Amino acid sequence: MKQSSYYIPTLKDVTSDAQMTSHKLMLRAGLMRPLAAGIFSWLPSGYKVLKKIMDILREEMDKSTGQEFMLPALNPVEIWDKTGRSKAMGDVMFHIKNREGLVLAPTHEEIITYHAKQHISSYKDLPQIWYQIQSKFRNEPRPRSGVMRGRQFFMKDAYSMDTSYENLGKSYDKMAATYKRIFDRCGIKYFVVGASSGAMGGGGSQEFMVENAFGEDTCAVSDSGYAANIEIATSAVKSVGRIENNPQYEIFDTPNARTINDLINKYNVQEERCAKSLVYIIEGEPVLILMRGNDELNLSKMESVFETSNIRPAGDSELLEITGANAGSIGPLNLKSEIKIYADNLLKDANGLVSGANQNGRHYKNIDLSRDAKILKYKDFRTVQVGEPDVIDGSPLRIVNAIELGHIFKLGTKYSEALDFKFLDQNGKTHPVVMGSYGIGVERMMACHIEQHSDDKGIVWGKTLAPFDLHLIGLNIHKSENVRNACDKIYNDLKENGLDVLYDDRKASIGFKFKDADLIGLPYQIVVGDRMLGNGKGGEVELKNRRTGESKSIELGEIVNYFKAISEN
RNA sequence: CGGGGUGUGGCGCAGGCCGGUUAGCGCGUCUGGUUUGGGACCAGAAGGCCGAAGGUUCGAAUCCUUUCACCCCGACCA
Repeated sequence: MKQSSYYIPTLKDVTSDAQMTSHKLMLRAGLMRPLAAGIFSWLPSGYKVLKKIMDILREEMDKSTGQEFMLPALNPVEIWDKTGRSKAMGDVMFHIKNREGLVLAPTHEEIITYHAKQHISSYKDLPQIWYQIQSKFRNEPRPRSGVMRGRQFFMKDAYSMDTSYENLGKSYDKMAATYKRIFDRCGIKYFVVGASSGAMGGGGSQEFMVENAFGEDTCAVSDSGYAANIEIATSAVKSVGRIENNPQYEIFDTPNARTINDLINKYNVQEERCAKSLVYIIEGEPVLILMRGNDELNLSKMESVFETSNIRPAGDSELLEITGANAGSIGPLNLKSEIKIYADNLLKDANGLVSGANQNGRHYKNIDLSRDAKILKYKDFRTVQVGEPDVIDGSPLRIVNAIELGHIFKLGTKYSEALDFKFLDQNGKTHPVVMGSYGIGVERMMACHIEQHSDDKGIVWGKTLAPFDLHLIGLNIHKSENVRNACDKIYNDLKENGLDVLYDDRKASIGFKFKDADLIGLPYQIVVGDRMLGNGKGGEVELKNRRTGESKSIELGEIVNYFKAISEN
């Protein structure tokens, strides 16, 4: 492609709106342009990259017995009502205004299940892995970071169907392996974390993450290889345990102690023997959660324990009504009304504890949870903190931001049951099909690749995703007949040998061309100038590696073979 | 949905508090010339109802009201 007639509008400056490196570089390198909040147009070179990512996705999915579908973005809302997700999605789903009952699909579990159900009815039809690479529409309340979170975006979405959870495990493992190949081929450094299945239930899930300061997810990782989303991460922090000689509990005055730190500082209470009480309204019912004094409650873990996302903290007046005290003086003993009490695992059977007395300004000490309190269940409710020992070998945890690139998910029978998708086994017995779902964000792949492959000059594309194989740069091409002829020949020879070349044949200054080429970031630059054309037998050109910055001379006649060799391995 | 910020030629910005002939600057674009191995230089030119609507005023990019759009933080995120 001759650059003089190619639409690749590069920019020196970019709006201060763009924060992430990848966002800035996508704009500067002329890959895409914004159209509206969270909506982007892909320009020719950007679209080429997207297509390369999609090709890799397609090849690897096909290798893993995936079958590609093309599904409509317009969906009847009825099918979404059946699984309850039109309601669950709420405003996130776009609704068509002038055609009642049509929505824009934010994902496709329902549609896939609908079609699967039509013709799959026997164990002989299973397993299946179906996928699609298409636009999804989500009315994100706040799109951000360029293409990282958009309202319209490409997603590779796959669905597996199996006869049992055991077989689901096989499909799931197959997809996990497929994902690893995909990320490796795209040159993206990632880590895999255990993730929350949230209130959706399901049999477990993993996320493919890229560490990045702008990432919207938080993960706990350690050198031993432990990695988990903060939503489910656990650590090997020692539980509070029991002390000897713990007398009967007794009340004591603690005026003006609103926080755990007040108790520690003003009333000489040991931090590890503090227990704080949090009251939440879960499905309309008040529940008291007892935590170690300065631990942070984890909402995702709560949602898993109580299997609902209908959870909110109790208000001030509710607290008083339920417990008899305001926040700061609440505890598991002497509650005004009888409510369920759960406690964090670290407090299991602990004694010698200090906690609120459910009277303002008073606390109990010497509490023994197994002797004095009625704890319904001990569960893991706490959020892990930086530096805590991990559960593998005690290596300290780091807390990092990360971008979620892919998510693999054991759905189980949620959708098959809701949509009545069943099969007959060998004995003629009916079972719901056991499903999994597997997503990858295509734009995010591109953004993450750029995040990991750029320098102060611009993008540094890896071979597999670069919009062109190489950049042919003619210096003073409008002046020098020799340069023009040499470039034309190189361009045509490379093209004939199947290489995709961006040929800078523009009338522009040398410095301008170099800066532009570095910004666009193709893996190799062939620089053709009069100075080197006179060298050697038939003339030489400069071959420059964008990543390393190394350059070397190469004879005109060797160029084709050189690149054929590169493109073959 | 809460908090903050920004809308001025194609792009990036200044001006605004303190209203006053013709609204600036850089980049880009066009014409001519000079240059040429790291975003060249000179000369000339085109291109704007200052986001929109209303108001105050003799007079509004500037002050007031309303509204829209975009960005950031938070809430939310199958």
